[in-house]
Amino acid sequence: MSERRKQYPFDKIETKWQSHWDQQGTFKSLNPGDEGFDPAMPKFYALDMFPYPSGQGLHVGHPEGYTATDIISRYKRMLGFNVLHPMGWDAFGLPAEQYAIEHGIHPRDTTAKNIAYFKQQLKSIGFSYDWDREINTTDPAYYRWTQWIFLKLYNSYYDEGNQAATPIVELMEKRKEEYPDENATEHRSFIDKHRLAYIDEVAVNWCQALGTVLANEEVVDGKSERGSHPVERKPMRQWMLRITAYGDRLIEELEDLDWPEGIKSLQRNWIGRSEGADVHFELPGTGNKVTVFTTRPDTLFGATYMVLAPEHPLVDEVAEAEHSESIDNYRNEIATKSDLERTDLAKSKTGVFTGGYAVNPINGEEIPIWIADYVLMTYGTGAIMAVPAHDDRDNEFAKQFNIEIRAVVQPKEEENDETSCFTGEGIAINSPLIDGLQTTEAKEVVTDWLGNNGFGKRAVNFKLRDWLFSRQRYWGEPFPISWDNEGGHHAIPEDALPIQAPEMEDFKPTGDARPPLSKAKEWVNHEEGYKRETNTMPQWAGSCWYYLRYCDPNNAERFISTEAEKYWMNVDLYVGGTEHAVLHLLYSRFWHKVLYDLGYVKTKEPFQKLINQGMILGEDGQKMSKSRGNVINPDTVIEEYGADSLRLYEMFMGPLEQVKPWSNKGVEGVHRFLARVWRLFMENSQEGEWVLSSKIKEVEPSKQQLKVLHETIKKVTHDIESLDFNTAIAQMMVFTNAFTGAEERPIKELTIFLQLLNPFAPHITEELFAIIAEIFPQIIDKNEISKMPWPEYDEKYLIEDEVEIVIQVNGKLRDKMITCKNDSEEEIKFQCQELEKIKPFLEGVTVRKIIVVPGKLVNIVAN
RNA sequence: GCCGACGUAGCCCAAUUGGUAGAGGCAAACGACUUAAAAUCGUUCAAGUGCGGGUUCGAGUCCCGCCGUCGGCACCA
Repeated sequence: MSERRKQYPFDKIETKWQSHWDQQGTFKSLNPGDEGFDPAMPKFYALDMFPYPSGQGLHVGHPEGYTATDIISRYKRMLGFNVLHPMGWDAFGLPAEQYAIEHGIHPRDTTAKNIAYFKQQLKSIGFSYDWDREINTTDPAYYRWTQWIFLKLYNSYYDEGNQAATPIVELMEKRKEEYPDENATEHRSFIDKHRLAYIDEVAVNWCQALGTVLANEEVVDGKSERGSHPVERKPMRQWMLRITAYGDRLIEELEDLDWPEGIKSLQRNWIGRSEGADVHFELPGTGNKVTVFTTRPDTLFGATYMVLAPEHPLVDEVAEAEHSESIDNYRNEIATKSDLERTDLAKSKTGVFTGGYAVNPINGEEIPIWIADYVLMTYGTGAIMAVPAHDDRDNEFAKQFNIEIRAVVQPKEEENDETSCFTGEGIAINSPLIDGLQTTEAKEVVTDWLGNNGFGKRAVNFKLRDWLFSRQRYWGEPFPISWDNEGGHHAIPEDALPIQAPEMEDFKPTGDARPPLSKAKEWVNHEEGYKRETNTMPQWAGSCWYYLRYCDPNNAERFISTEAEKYWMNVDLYVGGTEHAVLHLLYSRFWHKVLYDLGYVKTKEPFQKLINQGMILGEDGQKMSKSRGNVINPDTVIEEYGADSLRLYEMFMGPLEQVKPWSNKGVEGVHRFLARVWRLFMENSQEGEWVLSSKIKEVEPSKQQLKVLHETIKKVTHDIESLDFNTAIAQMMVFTNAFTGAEERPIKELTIFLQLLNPFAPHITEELFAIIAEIFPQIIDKNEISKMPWPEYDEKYLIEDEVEIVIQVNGKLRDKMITCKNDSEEEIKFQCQELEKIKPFLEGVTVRKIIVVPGKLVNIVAN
């Protein structure tokens, strides 16, 4: 197209208005306290998930969600809202560091370069961001507060009584009252075990290639999510965040959020709450006991063996000497296998008998204790009671090793499926205490019995694990922590923040578990007797609270002022990809709740409404990727068709949440539409210049034109509200088609149309509006369309005097008939039976009933 | 295996939530304009809604059972 004449001068228009908005500060939003701030104005907070500024620049997936929030933002402004619509950079992270290592360039420099490129690209699409609120997670002025929030976590514990994070000093005082004689070390160790940010020795996912540990969530099929490098299990001392304390609240408080059900259930699933009971099994002759967790205490009578995780601390105690060799062999075998191999081998169960026995508290029976890797040390108590009659895994294991299978639950209905074991609910049998009871009741009775006799208690478990929060990298937030020579950790005072990483020539991984920062000796040994923590925070840290900082981005005193927080929060609309359905959204909800508990924010949840945009596929229907060669670059689209066409096409492709393939023909289609809009207003003069069309006049619109206009206002308004942008655009095409043929084009009505189109295609509409404003100052007294109020529709123009309705006989379409809006049902019933085409169908049959749907149809039921 | 989304003209998608299957775009065909083409304008074409049952006067829409595509989880006791 570049060689051909452009259908309209979008290239000139777009850059012109982009710099106009920039210079005029058109989209600046005011905070409470700012000059000109109007407290009566309602607020709207439209947020995009901020991008990681990669070296590749934007791909067409980015502007999909961004255009949606931009349309909403522009629309809400025209409705009179004070709109917060910001953008920023999630700029810490592995790719920049990897690139830095490979090319010897400081990640700060590559990051700055990438951000500049992203920003220029975003500006070229005409998004109405308030760039004065731009934030960058790698800016010390920003991560100072990330570190500050970490200190809040460090200095808090979860008070089970109040179900809330509470300052750790309160726990210290309580402890001192209860244990006045406890020595300082013991006191300290108790306190440190209760912090929301704590140190623990855990089996971590160590990735040698990346030189860092990874969170469980960052490991996919035993490989690193980024780069697909092998990951191994390795015990290391790491910072952990106690997200599990919030398990219940993270589930319960999803309830009132306006999120897609799918995402809610994804989160519930991930948190994986299950209710059941802890049951104590005595180890005869030792005085010791093993506790298991079960969700089916009603099947206790059917427990015919017990399984400990191979790593369970009591294995050595229960093991008989004659079995110790096979146990050792088995454990070694497990240890050398990666997670991937362990799950691969899941097809058949493995395990060994320990030689030990445990006493089933409910019937005094001694059952054999096995170890097997299908029991995980990291879930529940790391031990289970096995009920092979009613659990698939136990069933498989028992069959493999010829262990007794004892049925204790009878299906309610005859479900003669003998091939698999029965895991559903039914009636208890072979269980003296609960025979005849149904499952729900039986669970209660057994749990109560266990509690009353000291053999156990009600218990809840989560699949969710605490959040592994350390990374062995350079390009991340340093921890505000230093260590004394006795191995005790100390918070660095708030007024010393931010803690900045030292300038280093060499920030390559050390090749072992020591982080790169450990090489900066001077920085580490910052104070006599103290060494700095050399791990850094994971990339998720910065994105956990960025939505708060946008509200008050330049506050040097506080992470957000109380006024700004109270005014702007919470986020009214949050748009981003499903890939963040669990990680980012769970982590930031967790941090938000901690800040809420500690009184720093007023809302329990950060994101009221969430929408996930669907992925955009390549033209071949495959995921876009360099190797497939099907990547569409937004820059090229803008160059050929303009930003308005890109925006419009992204929205016209289909429903926002749906996955859909790109089509260059489709872009041409919407581009043609914009060109039609242009020619609705403009024509070529004899000199070949674009001038206002001579058909544009101050005339009264026809009744038909008014109807189309008001239909369009109505549909576009409703569709924007419900985020159905594709159908809103279709309606605007209808409008354009209806007005294209008109010899006289009423200026007032066409201007209203421009306002409707403005949030979608801001450049062309600003330009046309400005041209009209100049020629018809008596009609338009503003010079920016962005400043115009949103049009309203009037139902009276939508009502038709005459409507064609459908006549059916027994549900089959037989004729059509014109009715007046005043016709009564009786009249219509009578009239339709008189129709020539209908009569033959009514001959020789009895009319049983006539259904009239006003303005729609009549159905004559006859036989 | 479990959870979720989706399945409507050749393609992308609509359908007032139970009321004429078609709004819009792409593609195709024809016509007008043109020396011709492109662009533009106009006209036309097409599926009975993945499959099988059911409820109803009436089902793309509700219910039951399958099939297919995509995404997520996957020894969580």
